[in-house]
Order: sequence, then structure tokens, then C-alpha cells
Amino acid sequence: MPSEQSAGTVARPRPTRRSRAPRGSLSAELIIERALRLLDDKGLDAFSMRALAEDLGVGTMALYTYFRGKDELFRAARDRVLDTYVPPSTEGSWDQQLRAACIAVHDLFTGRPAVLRLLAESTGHDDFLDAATSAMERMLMLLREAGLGREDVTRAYGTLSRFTIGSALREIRVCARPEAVERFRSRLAALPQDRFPNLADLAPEMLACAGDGAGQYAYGLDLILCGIRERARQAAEAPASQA
Amino acid sequence: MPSEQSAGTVARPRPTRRSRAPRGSLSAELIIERALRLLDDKGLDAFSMRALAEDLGVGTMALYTYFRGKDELFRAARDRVLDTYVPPSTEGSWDQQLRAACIAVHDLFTGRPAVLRLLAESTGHDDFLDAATSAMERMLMLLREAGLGREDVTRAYGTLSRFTIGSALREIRVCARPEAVERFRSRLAALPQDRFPNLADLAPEMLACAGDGAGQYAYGLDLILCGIRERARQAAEAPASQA
DNA sequence: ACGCAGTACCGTACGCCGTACGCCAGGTAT
DNA sequence: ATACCTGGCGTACGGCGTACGGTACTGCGT
Repeated sequence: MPSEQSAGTVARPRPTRRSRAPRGSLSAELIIERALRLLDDKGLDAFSMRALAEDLGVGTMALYTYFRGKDELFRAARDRVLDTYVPPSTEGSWDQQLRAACIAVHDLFTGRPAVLRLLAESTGHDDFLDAATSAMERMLMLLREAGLGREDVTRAYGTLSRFTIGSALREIRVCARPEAVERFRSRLAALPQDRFPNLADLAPEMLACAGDGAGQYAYGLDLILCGIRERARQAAEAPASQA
Repeated sequence: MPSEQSAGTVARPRPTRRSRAPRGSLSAELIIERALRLLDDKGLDAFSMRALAEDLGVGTMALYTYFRGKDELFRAARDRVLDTYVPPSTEGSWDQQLRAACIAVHDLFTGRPAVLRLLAESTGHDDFLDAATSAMERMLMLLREAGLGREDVTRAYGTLSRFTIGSALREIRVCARPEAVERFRSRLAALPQDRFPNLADLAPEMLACAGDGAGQYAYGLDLILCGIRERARQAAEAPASQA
């Protein structure tokens, strides 16, 4: 910047002129990494392109060299996280493996609250990351191994995925937030016991479960797996009933 | 500002000066109603206080007489929708009743996509609407009727609610959007069959299920109910095993 | 009849946001 | 040396939510 502010004390509006960052200081990788850190630390609501740029020590518009816009950056970040999925061991019976695989997905989601929200708001299926597709393929395989028919495999998979995302969402919104659980507690305590006897009676259990996301997930998962087993048994007994 | 624009034809920037709306033209009820209509028609993303005010033929700030801000308005709108829940009949066995109740909730959610997103993003449990609390109470009662222990009742309820919200979310994002299903289709078709044999093979079923939200929900619900029944049977056989 | 307080509606302005557009500097090829 | 390419960047625009103060109407006490 040659003789830029030398012209007297006539204060420019002080845009806090940054010095130009050197040439190689940015990359898609680096941006995604920082964005994820920011997302995890401050949450989705506090995220902005401006904040991210400042965090990187870079002008806002520099980001647009690497991503067409915020949405594209978000999708890239989401994909990066999904690609960190590592399938658990391939030992044990089909239901043991399926259980482990689902729990791994659930853990991946709850570990990245902001990314989960991104995922929940996306139109879904707009892409097939390699890791995500592999996970899907593997689950379908395990379900076939269980002895389910073609449509049952598909529907059972859908059930698992819906339950998993519903659980993870609840978990990041409630279980992981002590203040939410606390508010729940006071609400429960204030309920008229005559109108809601079961709710009032079960308050201690409700509260304990509200704080135990992982346990809740495992319980529901087992319920569903139990249903799948039963379904497989029916299919084995009456193989002619499917189209 | 006296004599502000009287100086000749110097056009003011044309803020399209509205004539003041008459005194009784607004009410909390009316605002909520219009907000819901707008939300349903244009979606959550397109909603803004300014747009709502314009829709009502009113200045933006008039809304702030009735609601402290956008969040409060949203909560009021959400509550209003939740309060339209009507519990289905109280006839039949506990599982028939539970099934009907869950489906009613699911239908309520999927009928109001924008409200569902509001609900999914809220911290949850920050209030107990009368209708929502009654629904909860009734489900807990039915689960006790099934013969479940205290903790099982709570956890089974949690499973149902998580699955229901997960399903509804998926439904408004995918099943109800033909273009999302279409994109899914082309993605499936493009998959390398050697790496993802099951996925490729099951593509027709996957696609059919993607468009059939209600069927998917009912299937998963039955899986869970089956698990609950099994659990109840275990509890009946070994009543000493619970704390 | 007349003021006057209260209130429902509203205009303006501020500080955020995402991003279109074009500039500019520094490295590379010629 | 020169031209070009490209990655970083400043500015500006239109949108958002909303704090704050103004304004005109209603209804009340006199």
C-alpha cells in the first residue's frame, strides 16, 4: 500500500484495513477445517462467512474463490464429516453388526451437532458420499442376511435411519444441554398430578432418560432389532407371502 | 423534521408510503393465522417479519405490539398448531390405540412442514401445551397398560417420539418433494453395481419407499410395537428383574 | 365540549447477513 | 521487460430483525 494514509490526519472511516494475506494462505481444506471448528465451538446460528473469514485472518470474499457460496461450503463440510465414518468390525451375527453400525452413525452425528443440523435441513440424498454409501450398502447386506424380503430390507433400513436421525437430533437439543433438562424438570414438577397421573408419577424416570441420550438410543435400537427379528421369522415361515 | 421535502419536486426516495391501517385491524390471533398460512405456502426460509406485515397490509413494527419478536411469534404459532391435535378413539387394545395415536401425531407434523422444522429446532420441552401433554399422558398410560415396567414405559415412549419426529422430518424433506425423489433416482442409477450390489439391486424398492412416507412410518411403527410387545412379555415372565 | 392520557400503528435507522462485481498485486511465461 | 493469470480483497447492494421514538386515534374525566 503506497502512501495510503499519509495524506494528513483526515481520518478515513477506519475500516480497520487489513494487510493483504500472502498468496498461499488459503485452501479449500483449510477453510473446511476452520469452518467445522467454528461450527462446533459456536454453533450453527453464530456462523457467518464474515466470522469465518476473520477467524482465518482473511478478507471475507477470499472464501468465494474456493466455494461458490455458503451452501456449497456447508455441503463440503458435511461431506467431510460423513467421510470420517469408520464402519465397526465385521464380526458377530448380523444383528450384532447392525447394532454396532447404527451406534457408530449415531455417535458420529451427536459428536458434530452443527453438522447434524445441516444434514437434517438438507433435502437429503442429494449426494452419495463414499463412506455414507458404503455404510448403507453394508446395512442392506446385513438385513438381507437376516432373511428379510426385498421390501422388508428397504423398509427396515428406512426405519433405522429415521430413528437414528430423530434420536441424534433430540440428543443435541436436549440431552446434551443441562439447562434444557433442568427446564424439563421444573415443568414436570409443576404439572397438576390429578390430570396427568402417569406423567407425574414417571417424572424421575423421564428425567433420567432425558439426560441419557446414548442409553435411549440403544434401547430404541434394540426394540427395532427385535421387531426385525420377528419379521424375519415370519418371512422364513411363510416365504410365499411376498411378491 | 419540519418542511422536509416541500422544496420543489425533489422526489423523496419513494418509500411507497402506506396509509395508516385502522385501529382494530390487528390481533394476535390474526397475526398467527396469517403467519401459519404464509409458512405453509412459502416455507420457513421465505418467511420474514416484513413479508408477514406486508401480507397483513400493515407496517412491520405493528407486529411488535403483539409479540416481543420473531421467536415469540414462532413459538405461539407452533403452540397453536400443536393444540389442534385431536386424540383418536379410545377403543381397541392398547397397541391399536397407541398405533392410532402415533399416526395422528405423524399426520399432524407432516401436514405442517414449516411448523415441524420450528419444532425440530427448538430446544424441546420448553413448554407443555395442553394438547401435547395430554397426548403424552395418554401414551404413557397405554404403555403401562401393555405391562411394561416404569423405566421401560419411559424409554419406549422416547423411542416412539424420536422415530416419529425423524420420520416426519424425512417426509417433508424427501417424500413430499418429487424433485428430491427424482434426484435420488438418478443417483441410484449412477451407482457402480459392483461396489454396491445390494443398493443397486434394491433400487426399485428404495425408490418406492422414498415416495411412500406414510407407509414407511407405519412399517417402522409396527416394528417398534412388536419390540414393545416382546419386552412386555419378558417383563411378565420375570417380574423380579427390575429395580 | 374539551383536553388529555393511553395505546395501536408506523417510519427511521442500526448493525448484522450473503454475495455480485471489479480491482489489485505478485508470480509465471514469454 | 511485458503480458497475463489468478488468488486475495474492498465496496456496495438488498435483505434481515428490531430498538426507539413519533403520531394519530380512542375513550375518559371533567
